Amino acid sequence: MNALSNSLCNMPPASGRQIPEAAVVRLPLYLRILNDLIADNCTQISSEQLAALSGQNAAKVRKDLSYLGSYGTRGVGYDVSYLLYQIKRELGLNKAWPVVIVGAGNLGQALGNYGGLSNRGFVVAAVVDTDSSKVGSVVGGVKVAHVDELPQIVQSKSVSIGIIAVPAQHAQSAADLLIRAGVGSILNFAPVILNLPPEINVRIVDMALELQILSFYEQCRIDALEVAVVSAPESVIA
Amino acid sequence: MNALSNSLCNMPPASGRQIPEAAVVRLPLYLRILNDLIADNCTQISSEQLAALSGQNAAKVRKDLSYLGSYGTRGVGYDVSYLLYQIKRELGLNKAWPVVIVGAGNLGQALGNYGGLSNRGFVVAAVVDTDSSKVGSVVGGVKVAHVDELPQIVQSKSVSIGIIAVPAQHAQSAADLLIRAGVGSILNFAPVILNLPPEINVRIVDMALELQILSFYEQCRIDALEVAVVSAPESVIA
DNA sequence: ATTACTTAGTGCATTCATTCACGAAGTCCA
DNA sequence: TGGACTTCGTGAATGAATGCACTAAGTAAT
Repeated sequence: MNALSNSLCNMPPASGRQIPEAAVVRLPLYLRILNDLIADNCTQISSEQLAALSGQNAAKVRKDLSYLGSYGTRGVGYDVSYLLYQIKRELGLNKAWPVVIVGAGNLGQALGNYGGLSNRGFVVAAVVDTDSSKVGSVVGGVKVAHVDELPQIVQSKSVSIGIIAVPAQHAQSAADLLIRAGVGSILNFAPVILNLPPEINVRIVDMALELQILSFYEQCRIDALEVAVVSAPESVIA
Repeated sequence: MNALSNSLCNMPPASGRQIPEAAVVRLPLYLRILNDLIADNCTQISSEQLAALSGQNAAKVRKDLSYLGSYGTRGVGYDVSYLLYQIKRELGLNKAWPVVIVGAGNLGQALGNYGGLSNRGFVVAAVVDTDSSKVGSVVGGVKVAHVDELPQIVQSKSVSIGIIAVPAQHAQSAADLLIRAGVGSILNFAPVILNLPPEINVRIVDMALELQILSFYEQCRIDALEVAVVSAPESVIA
């Protein structure tokens, strides 16, 4: 199984350049690997190597990259920094996207303080909360604002991506607020399916859900083992 | 696009009952919805309704559920609590799975304190860290232990699922430790591809990666808009 | 009982994704 | 210059997932 592609999303039929959904999901993965390679002063990489590093098949890697254009050199491979640039361009990561985090609880704080955002193309423009006791505290280098300021923040800072980090029962209204404020994409950490207009992009991150998937496969393993234990004696008899 | 299925995983070819990967990923989603329905005293549900609530197609819902057996009643629908029970059984969620969290930093603490685990089939058996200054503090109701105790904890508490919440550069060694200790599945929050034996199940949770996917679709939207702006005047001329 | 209606279960067509396998295009070295 | 070798790019084959549309099986009401 492929552990990357969150298959409960709500993406548009990929408007512009027609890159298949499945490939889009892998591009950020390649990007991350290329970044690591740059750090290691590696300048060239073949599809075979990139496949090994990403846990994919070499042909798949080549096809994925071919959607961006013909940026490889036959007999040689890909120039790491050039490919990096092209993937960044394709993903719209030449600029830093401002994001707004809704919810300044445990999760919101952890997300805001997470360093992995800034070096990967995002900047926390604001953290908002309804709880006025949280307003004013600092999370991720920015002061927590009241949720009423959301429309103004989104407008003035041109935020197009919102992150929902509120409890499940408030997630839908948080989403509604974000959309009314003008956000076009939502990363949802709350364990609910949001009811949204189809033009809004959504991705879901739900730890319990991921664990439950793992649980299924662990259960399969146990079941298989039990079957083996039961059938083994028989085979001895036979 | 479907926002649920993490497509960078490393799952086995679904050993036991042959349920397609794509369906397995949706079962936890149905489970969550059924739980909500129970709370609302709803006792029956049709595939059509369940489809609406989960953002899926009704035929897909029926097909997914049919992998578990024939638990619906034609002309009526599904009995909520019975279906709930069957999905739980299939996912191995009749018991609470003990999990161990590696890393007691920001993320590890947030995960340990996250209430959404216990009511969805998991219990934090232990939190471990290499940093001895963190050992002894309490996270998620359990004391943080030193990572050296991992093998013993995994054995004595029958832990089969490990959660990696350490910085990227330590994720691989954390994974190696978990596997050597006897864990069979890993939920990886670190932004690296782990190099693991194929029989180990892995799921990845990477916020930056999800944001980058959203970034792509936002970029598409912008591009489409620009094209429209450019081509509109022409159509006026024509 | 019969008829009208609802809804699960499923075979089949279609669409989407992956993988293979080969030709094109380059490098390297004698 | 030419021949051996590497690796990309991609058409075509295979495989997986989706969604339609029909059948089977139930309810409800007259």
